Amino acid sequence: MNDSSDAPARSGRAARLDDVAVIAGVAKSTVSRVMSGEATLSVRAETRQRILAIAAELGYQPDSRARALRLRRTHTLGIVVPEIDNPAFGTIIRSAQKAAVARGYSLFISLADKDQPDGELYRRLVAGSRVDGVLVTTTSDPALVAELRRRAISYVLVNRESPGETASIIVDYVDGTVRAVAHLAGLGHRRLALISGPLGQYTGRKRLEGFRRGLAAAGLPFDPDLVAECNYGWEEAGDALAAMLSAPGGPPTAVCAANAVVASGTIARARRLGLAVPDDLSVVALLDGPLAAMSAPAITAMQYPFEELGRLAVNALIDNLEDDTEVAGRTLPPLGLAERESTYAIDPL
Amino acid sequence: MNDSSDAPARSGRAARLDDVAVIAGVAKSTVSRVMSGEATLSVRAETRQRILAIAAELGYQPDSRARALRLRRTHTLGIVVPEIDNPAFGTIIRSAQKAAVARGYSLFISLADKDQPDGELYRRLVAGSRVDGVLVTTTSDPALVAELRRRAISYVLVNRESPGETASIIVDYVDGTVRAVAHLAGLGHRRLALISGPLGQYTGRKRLEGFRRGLAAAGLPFDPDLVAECNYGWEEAGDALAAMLSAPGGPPTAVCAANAVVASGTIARARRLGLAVPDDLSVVALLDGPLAAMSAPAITAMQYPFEELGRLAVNALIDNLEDDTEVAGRTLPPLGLAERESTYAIDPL
DNA sequence: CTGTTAGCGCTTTCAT
DNA sequence: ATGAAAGCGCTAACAG
Repeated sequence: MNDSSDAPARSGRAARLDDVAVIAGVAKSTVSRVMSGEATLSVRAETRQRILAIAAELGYQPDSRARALRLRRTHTLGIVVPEIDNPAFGTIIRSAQKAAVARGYSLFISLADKDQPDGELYRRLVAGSRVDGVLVTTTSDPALVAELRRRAISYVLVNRESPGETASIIVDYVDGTVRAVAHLAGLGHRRLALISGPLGQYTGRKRLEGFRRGLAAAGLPFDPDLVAECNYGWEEAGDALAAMLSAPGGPPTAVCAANAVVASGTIARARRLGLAVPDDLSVVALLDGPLAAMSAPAITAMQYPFEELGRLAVNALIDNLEDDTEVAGRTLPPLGLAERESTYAIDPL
Repeated sequence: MNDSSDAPARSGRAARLDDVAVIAGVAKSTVSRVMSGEATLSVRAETRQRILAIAAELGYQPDSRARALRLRRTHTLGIVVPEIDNPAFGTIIRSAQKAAVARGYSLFISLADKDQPDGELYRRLVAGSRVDGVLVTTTSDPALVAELRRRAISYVLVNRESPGETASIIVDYVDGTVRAVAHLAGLGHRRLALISGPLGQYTGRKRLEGFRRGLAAAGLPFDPDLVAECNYGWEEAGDALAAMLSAPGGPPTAVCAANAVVASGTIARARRLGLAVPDDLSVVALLDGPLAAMSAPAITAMQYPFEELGRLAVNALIDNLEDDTEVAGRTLPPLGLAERESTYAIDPL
């Protein structure tokens, strides 16, 4: 920030295209052409230099509102996320913003919560043409998708699927879960439990599907008593574990927890109940997070390419916006299992 | 989302003010007046009803770009945050967005990181009049503040202070730290350590100040060997502790850790080194976070009113924007210490 | 190579 | 109580 050159000392009003034009002694359109940066196109080098110099001196910045109005494009993408604390969403947002900025777009992030439900937020974003397109990460509500389509807003579903919808870029939760189950089965566990998030939600359904398929692949029976929902709470996870310990078919020797928080809650409760982890109970988190590595014992967890997810979604959306390319669905395979300390081979005795 | 009434089935183009006017058989200005919702002002109730009905049927939404251009106001506030994963920032953003929406504004959130440094992001936000004002949470860089001032952009410093700057709403980190030290001193500890974030940054400086004042208040000496920086890393926190254990003046019996992550890293390393927490070493986190309650032992931590912080900052900013009220600085006291399991009275022997 | 002109969709005097 | 008209700051034909 060099104070000498770029400060329009006599401030008060931001410089406009017109100001630059008048001082440079050219028409607005010429300045516009230069500012748009059509490098080679029809402006004498000398004029260009002069205009650029004056613009810089005035600290001129095109007014994005006027530009948006004229161009019928805001160069802004919207995203609404449910929980900002969730590390997976943090990664997605970060990579999405980075990818957007790299292509000259801004990312308008909105946080959903009880007071600002996602439907309302999408509408705020989309109404009044605030954004050119949206990344949908919170819901697979077909009505919302239908509305976007009706309003002719470009969108891509990020880690969500909707029936009949192809513009969906997701991470393969079922494969990841299958692999986590395989890991446990490989360690000799035969009674596996699943402490899941809400089974009614997309991720919950996917993980349950993976759990069942993993069990089947290992030739293990599925016991409904060993599946519980916990709404991603630390305490609730413990409650779920406690309830399972007295399952008719016997307690589990290993549990697949929805994410690191759920795994942590499960482990804490196990310990309070006198069960050592991993000796008496193995625990794997179906979704890694910073907490997993900071726990004692450190939690073995499945990792996914969320960074890539955000990047691909943004690029697909912008391609669609600019070249009218169809958004092609993609499914990204899991990165793999970070093996840490919370799983243990079952005593062969 | 009622499909029957609000769908302009024959879509293709969003309805404009003009469309409504033509159908209603009135002038654009009349529609504009009605839509602005000047409840009582000079429009016959009957006309108003008719217009409203047509607007609803067409799904008319004023174009925010055109509105912004005409009104010279975007009704959008900007905020750039350093780390989205930091729970304190999560809380601030959430409450700020909520407060903004409540007053008819949107919050444009930007994430700073190595690739998108904060200065650049502020410029993106402010250049081109994308936002009416900004919440500055990342820096106290006087040059940035000077630039905002020069461009006549309203701003408020959130949890940051800058010399000569009064528009600063902060949480009292020094008092909170003083209290944490008092807690430890009250437990009989006499050799206290501080494992801080970067001492060059605002929060680091504040916490060091609080640490020294707390020590002084308890009549305890300050030993520079018992202060370390760790850049908020889990591993680094452990390294810092390890180094302190061989301090010339003897090892500490209690440590004040910058935040929950640092506290967790400290505890993990202590344990690895054969020290029991809290029996051999007490640890308090100077800043609470979800991790603190999920750790074993659960970490005693200082809490601050971040929700209130975000709300107050947004309201002060909007007041300034709308009524040209001076933004008055505020300092919010800490909420208090959440006493959990990581601190222990020192053996009086 | 550069200037002139006509809007983008909205709000707001100023008339009527 | 309502309408006509003038822009907000910019870009994109179209002329020259």
